[in-house]
Amino acid sequence: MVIDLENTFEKIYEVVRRIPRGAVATYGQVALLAGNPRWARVVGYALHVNPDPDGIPCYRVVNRDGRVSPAFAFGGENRQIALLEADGVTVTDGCVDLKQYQWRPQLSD
DNA sequence: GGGGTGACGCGTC
DNA sequence: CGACGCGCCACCC
Repeated sequence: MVIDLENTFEKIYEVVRRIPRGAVATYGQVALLAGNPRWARVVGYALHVNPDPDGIPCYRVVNRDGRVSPAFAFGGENRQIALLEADGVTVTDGCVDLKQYQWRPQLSD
């Protein structure tokens, strides 16, 4: 499976895939890393169709407030929270401390 | 070809 | 500090 970076979604997926374990990124962050700061909405849409949930940890992506996506609760948002905690990310009331867990490509990767 | 929607972000009231 | 509206881009009908 070749990744077509020419496709908008593929760029987003590639960025999300880069998110290391124990770190989280915001939609805006992913959009920015994908090369377009205005794709925040598109990022959400892209993760919504998430074709490869096994390779694309959409649960590591949170909104600007560090709040987990409420719509992610297709069976309980704690599903995402559980995955985050499994990564070593502490989630408080559905919120993560971005100051502490926000992904830093420059320093971590 | 046109219109509506959305797992967002930011400014303003 | 909370609620509301606008913008932005891609996808579906």
